[in-house]
Amino acid sequence: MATPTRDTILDAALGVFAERGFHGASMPVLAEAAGVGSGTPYRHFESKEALVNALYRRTKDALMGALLVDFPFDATEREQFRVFFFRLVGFFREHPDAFDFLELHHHQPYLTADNLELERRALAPVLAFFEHGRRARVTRAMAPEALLAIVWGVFSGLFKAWRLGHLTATDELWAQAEASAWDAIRRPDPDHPTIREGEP
Amino acid sequence: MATPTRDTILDAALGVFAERGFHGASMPVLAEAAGVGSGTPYRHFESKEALVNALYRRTKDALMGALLVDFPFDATEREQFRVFFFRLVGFFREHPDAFDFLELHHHQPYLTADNLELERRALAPVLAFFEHGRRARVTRAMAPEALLAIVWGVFSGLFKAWRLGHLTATDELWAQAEASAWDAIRRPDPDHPTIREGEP
Amino acid sequence: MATPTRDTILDAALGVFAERGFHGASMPVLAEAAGVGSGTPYRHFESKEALVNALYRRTKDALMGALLVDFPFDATEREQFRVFFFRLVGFFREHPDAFDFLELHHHQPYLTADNLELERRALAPVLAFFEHGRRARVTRAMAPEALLAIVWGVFSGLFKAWRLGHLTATDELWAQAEASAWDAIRRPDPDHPTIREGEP
Amino acid sequence: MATPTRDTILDAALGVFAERGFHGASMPVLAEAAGVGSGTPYRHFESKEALVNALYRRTKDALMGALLVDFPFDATEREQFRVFFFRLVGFFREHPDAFDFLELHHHQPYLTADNLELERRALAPVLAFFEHGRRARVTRAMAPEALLAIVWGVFSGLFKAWRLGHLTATDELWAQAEASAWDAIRRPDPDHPTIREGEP
DNA sequence: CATGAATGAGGGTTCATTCAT
DNA sequence: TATGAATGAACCCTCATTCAT
Repeated sequence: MATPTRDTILDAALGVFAERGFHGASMPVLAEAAGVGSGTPYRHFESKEALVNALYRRTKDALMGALLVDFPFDATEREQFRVFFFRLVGFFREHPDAFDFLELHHHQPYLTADNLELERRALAPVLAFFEHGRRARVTRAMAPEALLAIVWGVFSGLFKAWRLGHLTATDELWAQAEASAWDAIRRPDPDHPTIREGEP
Repeated sequence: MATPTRDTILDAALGVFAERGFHGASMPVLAEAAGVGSGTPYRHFESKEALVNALYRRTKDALMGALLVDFPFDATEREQFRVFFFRLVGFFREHPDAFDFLELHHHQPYLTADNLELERRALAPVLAFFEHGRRARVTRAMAPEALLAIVWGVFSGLFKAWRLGHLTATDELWAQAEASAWDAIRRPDPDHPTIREGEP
Repeated sequence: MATPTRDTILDAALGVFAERGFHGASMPVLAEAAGVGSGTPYRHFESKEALVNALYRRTKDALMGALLVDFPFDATEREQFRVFFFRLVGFFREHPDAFDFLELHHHQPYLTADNLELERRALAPVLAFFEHGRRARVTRAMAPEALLAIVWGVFSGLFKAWRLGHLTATDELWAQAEASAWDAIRRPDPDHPTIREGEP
Repeated sequence: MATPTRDTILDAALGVFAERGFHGASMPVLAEAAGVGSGTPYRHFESKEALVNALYRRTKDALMGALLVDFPFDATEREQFRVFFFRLVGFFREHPDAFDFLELHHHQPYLTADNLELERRALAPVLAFFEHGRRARVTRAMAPEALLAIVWGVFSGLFKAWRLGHLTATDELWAQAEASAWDAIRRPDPDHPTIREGEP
């Protein structure tokens, strides 16, 4: 099923879809980017929708694989988080197009149901991590989905700002980002709460 | 320049662009959503691009206005942040389409340079806030752009998860989110650092 | 529903479909034949199939109208037949494209069910005529459908041969054809049967 | 020149062209129906047009062969006609696809001139038969081409109606059809003319 | 001789835009 | 000013044809 031409097309499609979005990317442009004839993508994918779904799946699989392979499930929560976050950073620094693609095509109506289902299943271990963190009173008393949304938000906010040239991304920045994301979700120290006005 | 018909068209365009994206939304559909003839938008906007740029500007203006009107610049940093964050939450809960629209159209190639310039200027006071926070050693030692990206990330991550039905958004959630965002950017307490394994 | 442009398109389509068949006729060619832009047919017909179906219906309606208007149902069988046959001849001599179109598109898979149903209903009075002729022992003892097929066959065989230039069609030819068609379906005279070999 | 593969392709092409017409049948579908690779037809025919012309010729040859082999030229006119008609019936009942193919492709613009010429020559003996019938005052005083058109019309009208399911074709039906066709073309008996209204 | 992946011209169709009303 | 019929470029996709294997 995976032929060199098919992979060439998917590789090119990632860049084109990431740059222009699904409707903004035309098949002729995509084919030219892949260096193939304009009819060739249709020998490998039934339609433009089938192509974007295949690409979505391949990208999600690659991301999840990169995040979860040999994951140190028996390390401390803090350490697990660090590994998770830096893998996120590492994967997308290496594949920045994948970031734009996933952000732009997240939950679009042309994604098939099975692709959305795949996503739910892939996320399960990550949510389990946050669920466990909450039970162990390590993280904030929020739903795992909310904690995940916060972490993804911190990462993606910074990553997007970097992609747009609003800041320079050094290793130090990502280290700070990791600490920031952890502080965002860890259970606040009751002895040193955030000071609110009117409180002593 | 602002006529009732023009505003009707922009209102409808916000919904249509938010739902389908720029290239996915057709002018006939947009005109029908606005309840006007298919040629009418062209009496108010030179082109589809001009329309989306006008809408982008109007939306950004509304957001910035909502965030900054009567801003309590002399309150504490903590309080200023709270006001800022809850205004963000309030604005987008009231205009969820505006959120989708801005996320989908953020920095697309059809946005004109002056629209991007406008954005930079509107952001100036917000960045000044973070700059001041850093100098006052209240926030993390990160670039103001990074701090803003983190705060926006926490908010938008949660908001998007809510829009997709992954979590329910209560006032309590947004209160927790605000605390989380603050923890993400405030200067860590040196006496109570994040505990790393191997440290006492 | 019937606009000048729509009729112009149908008129042109009759010629183009008659000449090249459904699949052989391209919409751009058809539009050019109609003297309209290539997108214009789609403002009046949902698709090429919808167009051919509308044309089929219009043509069948015109034919049936021409055949049946003020039909002399109380004349003799022989006279009714003459009227029917000469109306057939008259209609198609006036609209030869309609002949080619109907022959080429008869019962093709792209015709919708309601169009086929329409045909069945339109044919009902004609079949009733043959049914009555059989009961009155005027025509051969064959199913009305068979008698109709024979009459249509005699007419269409000659008409097609004329269209292809194999013969010249004079009024005299059509008069002979009418007599021929009647002889083909009338009940044979028992006193002067066709002589078969072995018979006296 | 005639190889087994070539014949396999022609056999399959007859069915595919008969069902969908020339422009409606694609070469990949045709190749698959023949059970050969999609490029294989091009090793035997220069193009799709060359293929359909070869098929047209082969089909016409087979028909003419079936009609004329060992033809009883010295039998009575009536007997000759019977043989001719029943051979027509026999051939097409055995090869109904050939009927659809010839009807659909009769004189289409992609048929080459030599194919049309071939047809004219093949028809010569049949026309001679009708010419002789006329001279012998056995058939109507019509051009041989007209008489042939009538006979073909009676046959093809019935055959088509059968193919469309409008009637059931028994041996008896075809016997009646033969008598009908003969009555259509034989010289009317002057003593027992068709009765016209107003005549005694 | 047969294959089937690849090609690209051309098909049906959509839609941003125009303009007579 | 507002309309919507008309336009034609550009879309997604098919398929006749080629050619390396």
